[in-house]
Amino acid sequence: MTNRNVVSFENIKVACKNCSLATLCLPMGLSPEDMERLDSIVKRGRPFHRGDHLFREGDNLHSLRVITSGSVKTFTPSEDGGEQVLSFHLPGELIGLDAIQNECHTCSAKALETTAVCEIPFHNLEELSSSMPSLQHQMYRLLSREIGQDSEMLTLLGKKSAEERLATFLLSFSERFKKRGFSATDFFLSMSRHEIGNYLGLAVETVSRLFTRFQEEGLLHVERKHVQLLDLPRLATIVHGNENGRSHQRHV
Amino acid sequence: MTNRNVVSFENIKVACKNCSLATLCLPMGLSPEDMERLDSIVKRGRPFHRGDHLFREGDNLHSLRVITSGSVKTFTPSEDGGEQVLSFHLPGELIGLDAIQNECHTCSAKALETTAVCEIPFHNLEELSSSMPSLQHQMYRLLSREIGQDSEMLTLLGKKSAEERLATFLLSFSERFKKRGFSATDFFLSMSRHEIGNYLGLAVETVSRLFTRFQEEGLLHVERKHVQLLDLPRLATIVHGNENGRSHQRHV
DNA sequence: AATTTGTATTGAGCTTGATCAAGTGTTTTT
DNA sequence: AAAAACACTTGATCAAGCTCAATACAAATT
Repeated sequence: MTNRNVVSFENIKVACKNCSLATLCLPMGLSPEDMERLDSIVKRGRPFHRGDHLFREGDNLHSLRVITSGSVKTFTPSEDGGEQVLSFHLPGELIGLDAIQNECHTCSAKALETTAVCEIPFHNLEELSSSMPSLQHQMYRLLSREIGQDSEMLTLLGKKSAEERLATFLLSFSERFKKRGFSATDFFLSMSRHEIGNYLGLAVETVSRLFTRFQEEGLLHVERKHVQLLDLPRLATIVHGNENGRSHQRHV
Repeated sequence: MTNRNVVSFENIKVACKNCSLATLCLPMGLSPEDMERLDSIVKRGRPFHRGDHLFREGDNLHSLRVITSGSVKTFTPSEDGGEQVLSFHLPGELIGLDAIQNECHTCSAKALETTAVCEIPFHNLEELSSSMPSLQHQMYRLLSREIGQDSEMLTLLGKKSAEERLATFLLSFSERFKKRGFSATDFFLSMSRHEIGNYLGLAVETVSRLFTRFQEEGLLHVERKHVQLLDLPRLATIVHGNENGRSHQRHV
């Protein structure tokens, strides 16, 4: 007996036009027809598990990737086993842009939890974008945005104190979760304290101490990876240098 | 009496195809015909003097700019009069890429000395690139390269010690001067110690002390802005963490 | 349930590089 | 030429945040 009411996974049409992330992602600003053309080159593969590499430094660039669920860190490994975490990525975000220059990845990417991605073969995308000005425009915008974000990070690492760094980090995630329809004040961080510290240019212990201190000061409640932000306004003042009572501000 | 042998400045045809910087700049990889098309949208204006702004944070994006002579710093000013230096630019380098995202500059740019630039109106460039795949490709590459460079800078600020930072800085300039046909070991730095420190996330005093120490150790000779690198190999080992004798290496 | 392994927290002490301060040298202005 | 403004250097002191070490807690394995 065949049951015609059972929803078969094969029948779920995964497509850009149905995707809730479309406004955050490459199709942003594309017409429905253009979106279909983009859709035709996108591949959806098996999900990655925690710790899996999406790609490694040195791999040839094959595809750009958009996270559709889960989260990813990108990082540059160093000879001695260490690494520099470059960024954490949430659904809707495009990764692999660094690899366009030499058709070769300059960083590695690892899934922080079970993660699904759309793959967009770069050569197809490039070809498509040269016959689709709106897609070319969107690519320029996304590449430019990445540059702007990196600049903010340079300021964070060059000028900000440890507490400013962590507050900035937390508010960044708050805003990004909010944009994706999740709570801005109650979320799980998928990365370890070690990875947070690495990303922010701080030792693990410093990150741990700051979480404790922020909690003591009533700014947030934290238990392991679960974070609840209790005082967004005060966190925001910390981000902007805590004008009021900073005895020692870093060199300006 | 008219002297037909006198070279009039009006008769010097400034054009991409004659430009010694073409291989470093946008025309890289373009056919002679495509180069002429690009050339037709490029504007060459009056030179900027030391301290002049090429553009300011918040200005609308009008043109991307390529330095043709002189040098430029880009930086994000902060309310309190401070700034974060984002990069120093030499001839052949393209600036303003951060502004594509929102058609608005996210940083300011100032001439460090007398500086000439080519201006490339972005809307013309974008239009041209959608009918010229090689130009589109070159734009993607340049944007991607910028992202890669920023990542290296994140590692520098996140992980490296003061001496590693300064050595990296010096070798970077060494290589860039070399690529432009100048000496890799004898050059003038157009920025102040303060600007170097700001860029590297260090206090002026630290930069000054490091120059003194590097000189004492025979790595270089420095007098004011004039730098002579005396031991490139040893500087290179410092860049890569000085494997040998580092008592305390920063968290990895 | 017990063991192992990995992750996070907390404390004590130390180091790097910042800050403060004074002085020297250079460039610009008068 | 003198004065003023600015850039750089050098020294003394201090603190933010790192390292080391021990412990606590959680998750995975037996």
